[in-house]
Amino acid sequence: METLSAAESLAALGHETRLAIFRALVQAGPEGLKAGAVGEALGLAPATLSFHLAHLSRVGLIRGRQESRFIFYSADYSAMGELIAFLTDNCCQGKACLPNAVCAENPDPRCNPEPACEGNSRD
Amino acid sequence: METLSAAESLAALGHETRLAIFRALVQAGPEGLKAGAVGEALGLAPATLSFHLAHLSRVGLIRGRQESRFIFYSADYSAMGELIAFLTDNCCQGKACLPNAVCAENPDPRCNPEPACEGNSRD
DNA sequence: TCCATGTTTCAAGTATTATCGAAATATAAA
DNA sequence: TTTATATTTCGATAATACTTGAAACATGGA
Repeated sequence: METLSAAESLAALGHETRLAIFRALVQAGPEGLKAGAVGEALGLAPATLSFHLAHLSRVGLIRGRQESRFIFYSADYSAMGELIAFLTDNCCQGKACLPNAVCAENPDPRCNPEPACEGNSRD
Repeated sequence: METLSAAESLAALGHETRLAIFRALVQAGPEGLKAGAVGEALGLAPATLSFHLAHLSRVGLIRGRQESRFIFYSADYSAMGELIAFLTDNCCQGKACLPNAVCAENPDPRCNPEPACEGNSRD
């Protein structure tokens, strides 16, 4: 994942409403939710909802599929995976800042590295 | 980490210049870099640099310490860790979207869960 | 004290983003 | 075909964010 695309994804999630939308879609699972259900759950005006769904779609974090009269949106887990990979590869020190939950379970020594590991870029 | 704070951190990183600043500080290690060195490396006008450093500081992703006439900024790894934890806990499906590099090394079965795990919220 | 250097703050201009009512489009049911 | 429902697009407005030169502030050296 290139830096620009990472920044765009981060910016997309860096808005409370869009973050809430994304979380709702993640919770909903691969099936996703009708656009209207998202708007209802979060109390959003249709135009506002559409604006944010379009934004999330544009950066690839969610996908919409038409199903009869409805449009179901669902989270793209692999896009989120790439984003997390970008953060761990480029924005962590070794893997020092991986979630504790992961590190505690992970024998990989990079999980608790020396204080001053150096560059680990991916792009 | 609450949702609002997560959104603020994501938004802070969701800007190419700030993301570049943060990456540079991560690469620099715990010592960090003088503000001026960051500006020079990225070709930023002093006021612009200061604006973005202040933004990243405000959300807690970096810290500045005065050292003689200079101010050294360094990445706050634990803040990034919390952010990644938030994303894996709230924006992934189980841990399905953790980076492959992590999952490949990790015996935790949640790394490759069934397709349709349900809600796993943290807040 | 005066000067040089590093950094921030201020102020102003520009650009981008968010919101939402109203109109348009699409699909399906009557 | 008409009507109803779901969603998007349009248009206008308001709010926020970004950039930068210039001025202010802070620190250390002469």
